[in-house]
Amino acid sequence: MPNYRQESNGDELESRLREVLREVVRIYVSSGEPVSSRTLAKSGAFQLSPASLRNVMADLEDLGYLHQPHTSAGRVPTDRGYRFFINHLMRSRRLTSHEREVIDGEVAKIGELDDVMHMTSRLLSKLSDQVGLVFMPTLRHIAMRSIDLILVAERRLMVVIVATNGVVVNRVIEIDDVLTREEAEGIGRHLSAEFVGLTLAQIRERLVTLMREERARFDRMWRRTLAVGAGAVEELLPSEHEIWVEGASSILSKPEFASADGEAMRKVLRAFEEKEKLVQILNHCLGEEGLQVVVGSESPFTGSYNFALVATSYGMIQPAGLVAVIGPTRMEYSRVLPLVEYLGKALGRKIEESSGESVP
Amino acid sequence: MPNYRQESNGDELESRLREVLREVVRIYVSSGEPVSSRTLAKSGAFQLSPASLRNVMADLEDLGYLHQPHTSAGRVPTDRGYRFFINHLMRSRRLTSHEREVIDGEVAKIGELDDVMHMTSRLLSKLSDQVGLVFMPTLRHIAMRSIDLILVAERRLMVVIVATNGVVVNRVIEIDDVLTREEAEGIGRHLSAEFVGLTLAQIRERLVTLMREERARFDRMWRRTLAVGAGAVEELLPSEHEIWVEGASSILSKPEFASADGEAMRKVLRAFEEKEKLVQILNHCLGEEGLQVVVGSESPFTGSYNFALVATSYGMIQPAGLVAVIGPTRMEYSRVLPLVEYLGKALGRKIEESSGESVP
DNA sequence: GTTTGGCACTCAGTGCGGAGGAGTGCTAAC
DNA sequence: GTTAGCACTCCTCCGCACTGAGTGCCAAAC
Repeated sequence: MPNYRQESNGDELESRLREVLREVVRIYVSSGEPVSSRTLAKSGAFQLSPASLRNVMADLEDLGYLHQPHTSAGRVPTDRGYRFFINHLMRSRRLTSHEREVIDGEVAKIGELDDVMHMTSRLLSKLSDQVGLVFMPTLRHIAMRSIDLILVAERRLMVVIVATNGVVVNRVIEIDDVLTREEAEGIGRHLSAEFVGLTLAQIRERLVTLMREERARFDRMWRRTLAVGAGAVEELLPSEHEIWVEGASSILSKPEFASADGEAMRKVLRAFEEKEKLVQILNHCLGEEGLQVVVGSESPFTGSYNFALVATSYGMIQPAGLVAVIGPTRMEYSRVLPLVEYLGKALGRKIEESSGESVP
Repeated sequence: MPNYRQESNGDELESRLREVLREVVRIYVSSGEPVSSRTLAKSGAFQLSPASLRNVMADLEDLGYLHQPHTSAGRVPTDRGYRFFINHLMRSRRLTSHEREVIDGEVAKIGELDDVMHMTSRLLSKLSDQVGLVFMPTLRHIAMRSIDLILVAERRLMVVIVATNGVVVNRVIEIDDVLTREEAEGIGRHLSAEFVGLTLAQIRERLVTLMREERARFDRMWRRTLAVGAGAVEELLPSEHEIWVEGASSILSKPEFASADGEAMRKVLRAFEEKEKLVQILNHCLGEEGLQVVVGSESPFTGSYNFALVATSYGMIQPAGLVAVIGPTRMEYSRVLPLVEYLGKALGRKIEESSGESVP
């Protein structure tokens, strides 16, 4: 079951209020303009006059679910209103078969990890018309399935690591020794034999132990192996979380930005370009299981300009990372939530499958 | 010598006009506002009254170097004015030692190709306060220095190729056979022996010839090798040009956008997000040698919103790609040109050196 | 007691006109 | 050739009144 933010059971609002709140959210999300009692009456969802609806809306405002930008304006849901809507009122709309087809088709294409992530964030953005994000945290706590070395230049090795969650990472490191191609391959085999099945953090610990051992003093090959191993670990460990952000400009086409000045727009885009902050927030989400929604002021980032974040983890055996959508709080949750969920599953399956069964 | 766009010699403007044009460009670039005769007189560059300058400016307008947004406004350089300025009037300002230090420091950091490109585009953007671009074209015409295979899963191989220009590319391909690790390595050695020194395009041709040969009919290993080779080539050949774009949002902070509406901003950002068009333009620039400047209407892309592009190729032995800056035509060419040039050289050196001498 | 019509009130948005000001082109004097 | 003066243009800003959407409240109707 999706795990949104907790809130007491959903019975705390009498049915009349609930229906009005739902309708206000529905209309506001699709129009982008404050909802007036008259609009609400005309929507046909109620057999009530504007005047009656005004009373209900006033109640909802008192309870903190709606808000009036100014006296002579309609009403807009507050973060609290969205929260209640998401937790208790929303009816998820299933993805259309067309959407499923597009996703399945794109995901079926094979490609490098990088491309897959990129494509996924693109899909997220395109199908939700919001900002799409894919996040892959550091490898620190994921076990390695295989380790290979490739001689790229005289003192440069490419380390290729396949993790048990199917992620393939490669990185070029520099070494002190001059190696031949055969030596490099030999060292690779040694490393594999010694460290497969451990996480990077464990490998590092083990390296320290091994380096103290007697053996290293006498075996030249062994010493070299440890040196390369240490180099690789130090290079990979602090390796940044990777993050793919796509469609940031789609944010600007939202009506809430129509009146914003250039400075505000720039600020928002900067926030997406500087990915460190995003990483922070996503890292926080990574702890939780299942679908998560963070609305507006519930988080430091989203709070800044009434953004909402919809995220889910992907990866079946161990969560490998997150897929997410960021957009204005006024977003079509009933569409975005299933979309994020589906893409998360698709990406997870893709990664699992691409790693195949265990390697001989 | 930098190779800008050709234009007849620079003597076609009498000295008085030249000086005024230079000063107008200088002032406009730093202020962003149309330059009036009064501002020009106050700048101290001339011993002339506003009235005289008005005459000169009127001449420059007749000649098409300046333009008046409306009757009671000052003057702004036209594309033609910028062109003349860049070709004949500009005095490149040397990079400050601080800038050099920053660049050299960043470039010295080792990292994967991807990171290096990313960092370079970031530097370009940061130091020029414009949009920074790094472009790496397809591998089609670049010779391979080494080829390695790594078994990633039962039916998946990672192909790692080092090109003679120092670029390291890796990609996962799917194969029909089930291979052991040793077999994969063996096939890798075969491929290396056969194809090192050829370009991808040549490899493909050669594969066709080899497949027709008798030998393939009898040698199972050889057949497998060819199959894998063909798979890899087909996967790599159409592989897109890669492009790194950084700092798109900095465009929005330019005064020319202060009055622009959201729609215009969105359009511009979209242009940077959809990279295909950029690739087209950059591919065109790739033919030329040395520093290039394309101003405004001289190109279909830059024409759309008075953009200018400053580009140079990097890579010493063979041009490996381009580094470029895109910004409003009103940009500090005297700073941006040296910056692009320096970063292009730094990146080229970096790539050359990181590929080291030939591998045993 | 819930619903509804009526009514006064608030307030953002719009359109208009006039004042202000920046800048030019032209002409006549130096 | 250079410059001061002057009339003219046209953009920009400001204040103003007007409009219309929307509310809150009250009293009557159901």
